[in-house]
Amino acid sequence: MGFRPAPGARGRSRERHADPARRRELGQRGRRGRAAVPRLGRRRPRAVRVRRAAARRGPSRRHVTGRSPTCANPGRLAVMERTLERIPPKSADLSEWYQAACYQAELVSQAPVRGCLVLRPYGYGLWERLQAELDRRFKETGHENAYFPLLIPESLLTREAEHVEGFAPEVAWVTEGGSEKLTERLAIRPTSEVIIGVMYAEWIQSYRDLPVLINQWANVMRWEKRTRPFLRTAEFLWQEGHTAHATEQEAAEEVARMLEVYREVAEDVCAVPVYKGEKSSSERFAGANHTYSIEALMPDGRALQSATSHELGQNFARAYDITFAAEDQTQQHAWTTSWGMSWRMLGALIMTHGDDRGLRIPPRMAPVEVVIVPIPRGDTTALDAAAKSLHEQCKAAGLRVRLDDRPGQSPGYKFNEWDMRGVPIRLELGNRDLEAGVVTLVRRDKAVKEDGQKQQVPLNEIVAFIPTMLEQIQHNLFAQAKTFLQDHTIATLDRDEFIRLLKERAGMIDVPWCGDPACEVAVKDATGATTRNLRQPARAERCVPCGEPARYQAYFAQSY
RNA sequence: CGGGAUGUAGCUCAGCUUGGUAGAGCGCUGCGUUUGGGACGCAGAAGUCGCAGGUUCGAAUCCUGUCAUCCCGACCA
Repeated sequence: MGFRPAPGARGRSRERHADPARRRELGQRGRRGRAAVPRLGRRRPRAVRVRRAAARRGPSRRHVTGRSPTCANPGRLAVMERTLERIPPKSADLSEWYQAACYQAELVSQAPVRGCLVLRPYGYGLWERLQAELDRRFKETGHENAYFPLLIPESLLTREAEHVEGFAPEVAWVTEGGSEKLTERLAIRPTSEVIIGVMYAEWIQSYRDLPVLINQWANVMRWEKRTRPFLRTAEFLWQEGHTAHATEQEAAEEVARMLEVYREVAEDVCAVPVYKGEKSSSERFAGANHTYSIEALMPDGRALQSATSHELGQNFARAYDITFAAEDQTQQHAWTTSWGMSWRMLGALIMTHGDDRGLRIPPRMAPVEVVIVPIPRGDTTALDAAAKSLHEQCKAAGLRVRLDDRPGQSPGYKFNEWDMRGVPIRLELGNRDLEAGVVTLVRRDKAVKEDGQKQQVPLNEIVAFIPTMLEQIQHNLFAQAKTFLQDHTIATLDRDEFIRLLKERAGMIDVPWCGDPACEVAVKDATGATTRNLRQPARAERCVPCGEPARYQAYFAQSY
């Protein structure tokens, strides 16, 4: 990715100008080699729109426009046409819509490092909300936070054979320190089972030391070939829980407990409905005995794994000597687990709820729950005071509120901007409202001019009214997403229909399945889809893809 | 890793075929008028044309190499 100065960062261009060395460095990387950042909702002049629309239609565009097509980047044209023509983006091209939404809402910026993401303040605000909700639940279930090193010596990493093999293609290595070549390479952690396992071996001596219940908030790195904001990035933020237990039963309970925490955060906080289940053997975490996941369904019919929880059995305990003296005087290996949710969950939230105007953030996740936009006209003395007072009252009530009193932008501009950024409630306050003693409340979850989008609320009731409205919005967004998931979950016992639905990317296709990896590969070759997760028992005797005896009920879908 | 495409102002792009003083719209800065769903006027700032070689009196433009990014595939606990 090329260097991309943050647009709108004041003084940035002067800074570049003043520093020739910096400029040279940037120049070598290429200043413009990066994705187009399409705009949402901003219309260009008609002539431009028409030309671009024509240009996209196909090979005949030369005749239509009289211009050579060779200079145009078709990808960029596609992006622009979509946003300009206001084709429903989520049905036309979710991927382009998604990238536009992320950049335009100022959640993220591309970094001058391949595959890495800059999380801007508004995006970090989302992440902080997710962190807060998860962290509270981790504490409630008895976990403590700790931090382990970023770097893992190669000799330690290679001890658990299956684990190494699984991650080998994605590991980034540190080979030099200062000017000296290292005698042993250091892996930048792709996950921390190894380094944590090594420490647990030191800490755990007796059954009295168990269970160990630790969570780590961290960044990890996986050398991905293709990246997209939040969904797949080389470096990403997540949390990883790592626990050690005396018995397999306890470890299994822990894994189930944390999977339920993830379901709750996804559904009740992010308003993203998910399916819980176990991963098939081919989708399992490298080195785990069982991997469980929550799976969400995106509007394009592809599934998104939103969190995982792993039963590691005694595999890591054996590889890293995590042993303890049991009550019966025997020396035993501990049973370990790990579980994680990353900022990918934010990607799920964005795609699930967004609409043609940009993001729609569920209130419980919104960095800004309420934005106040004053409508100045004539003498604004009284209005300014009223707006400030309203702002203070909201803050005092514990709301995450922002007063947008920027003088340079028109109210209409602000409406669109905050719509794009997904703020759940907008309060408009103008002289008309003041005279009537009301404030105009606008819900982001409703379409423009939809029934109930705007309503007048008496000024002296508004602060008490907002929490109720936020809850309504939260539930409405979840209900919409839930309906979509249900409408696109299709159970079938017919093999031809099964294949057809997967090819059409119709959603979560729910069928009895044998569990054989070869069967899964055959389905993937035919359709591009794999199992997302499984549960028991099967609802019929025969596996729908291959006809062998069925052991599971499986959701099949193409995935991100 | 394979196939395709693109690098010119903060953004989107024109200019390149046919070499000759670097362009537009949006954004940005200042002033004024405005403001209930993306306001308007005037003035202004801003780019060693991705990078390195080469050809030439002269290169954004022609040639070679290189780097980066995007799209499609492969890969992806």
